[in-house]
Amino acid sequence: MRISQLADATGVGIPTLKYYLREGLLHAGEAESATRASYDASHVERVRLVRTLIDVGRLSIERVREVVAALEHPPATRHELLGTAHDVLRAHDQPRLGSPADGIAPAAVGQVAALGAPPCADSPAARQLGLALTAASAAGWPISDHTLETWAGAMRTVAGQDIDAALAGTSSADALRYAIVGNVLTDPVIIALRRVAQEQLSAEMLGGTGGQFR
Amino acid sequence: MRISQLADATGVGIPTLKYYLREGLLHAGEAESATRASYDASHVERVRLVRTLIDVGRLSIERVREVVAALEHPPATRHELLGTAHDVLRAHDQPRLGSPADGIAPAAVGQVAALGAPPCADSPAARQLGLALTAASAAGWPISDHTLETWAGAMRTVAGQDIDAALAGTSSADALRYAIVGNVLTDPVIIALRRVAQEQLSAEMLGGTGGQFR
DNA sequence: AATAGTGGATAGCGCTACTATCCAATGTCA
DNA sequence: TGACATTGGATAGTAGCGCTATCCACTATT
Repeated sequence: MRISQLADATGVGIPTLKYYLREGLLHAGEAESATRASYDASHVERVRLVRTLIDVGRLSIERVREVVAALEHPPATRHELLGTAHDVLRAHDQPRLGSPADGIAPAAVGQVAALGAPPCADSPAARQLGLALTAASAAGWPISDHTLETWAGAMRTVAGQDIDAALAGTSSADALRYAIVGNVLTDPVIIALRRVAQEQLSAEMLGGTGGQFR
Repeated sequence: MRISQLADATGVGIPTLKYYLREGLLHAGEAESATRASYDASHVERVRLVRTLIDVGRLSIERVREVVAALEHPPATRHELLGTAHDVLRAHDQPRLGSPADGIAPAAVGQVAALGAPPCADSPAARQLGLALTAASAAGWPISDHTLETWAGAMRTVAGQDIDAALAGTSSADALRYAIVGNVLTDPVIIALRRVAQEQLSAEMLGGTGGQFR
């Protein structure tokens, strides 16, 4: 498969593919001669992965590079694997709110611990939660323990749906790709479902039989 | 309050404030003379709102302008209000996947309808859900009806937590700001909770008493 | 009178993610 | 054999976004 065919197969232009090659997002094709290389199904799959991460997940090129680096040297244990996936999916660095290393409020640390999660320093997910709680609080939107616990219960239900499949890949690289792509593609679904539920609840309160709004 | 004081109060530089004024994100101060205007608490609040939407919500300047425009002409009914908020919080336009108007797969339309949500064309949230389902499916990650229903139930729980407060603002503008800012600040919390739950479930399966993986 | 701050306008910058152009080497087809 | 297209590789340029810097005339303060 030539680069032009790779371009046709993926819908991505040749200059962009060359860019991805330069940036290390796409592994080189097998060189047949000085001016010829052949690409295969793995390249098609890789390009689709990159486009999904960029288009749907809004990951930067730099983040995507982290993903492919992880895929090429996947962590050995399943636990590290999920940590790697979550690390790559961490929130973007916020320009103004705190420095990257610290920035988690003590109260947020306590809330994270109260959920039974590992300490913020020990897991990407816990750290991300701490940062999100801190950001909300700093913006004048503190989240009560009760609300957080309710949400956490709901999200445990959500997580239960696909955690089996996420870690059941035949190889570490498969499982890692599964965990990353799965979260990237389904996070928007989760958020959209939240909005739909908000609208439904709102409609019930406003339009239900005798239901009056507050 | 002078512009320099506004800058001090918000941590945003004067050139940036001037930029926000130019772009219509920040309303003009009250002109006292040709070279003097005074700003008040409403400006401080507005700047903080803008920074929250940009830093935490990753909204573009254009989107923030939509938010501000909506705040200045808030919709009359509570139902329209939530629609406006959700419209502003819709996913970013994806460069490659489909045109903006259509692009929702028929199967996704059916799944949205099966949840009891309004048709995709009628509500921003339903439309966003349709798009997310379509994108996932196109990327080779179809979401089963069962999974979707489970997730929807969980998200109803989540939505129940703050829908009262979201619509209970004293004015339409307050309620609108509440709905927008609340979602912007808490979406990252929801997603982080999902990750934490994934790690907890994974740890239970891997490390529990006699628990074996898969 | 000197100075510093202001509103207003215009231009430039840094970054990201491409996109375009050029080149020599090679493959392809007449 | 020779014209022509394509390729890999390198380098440079572009578009858009979100600021940032500079300049100016004016005005309030000292």
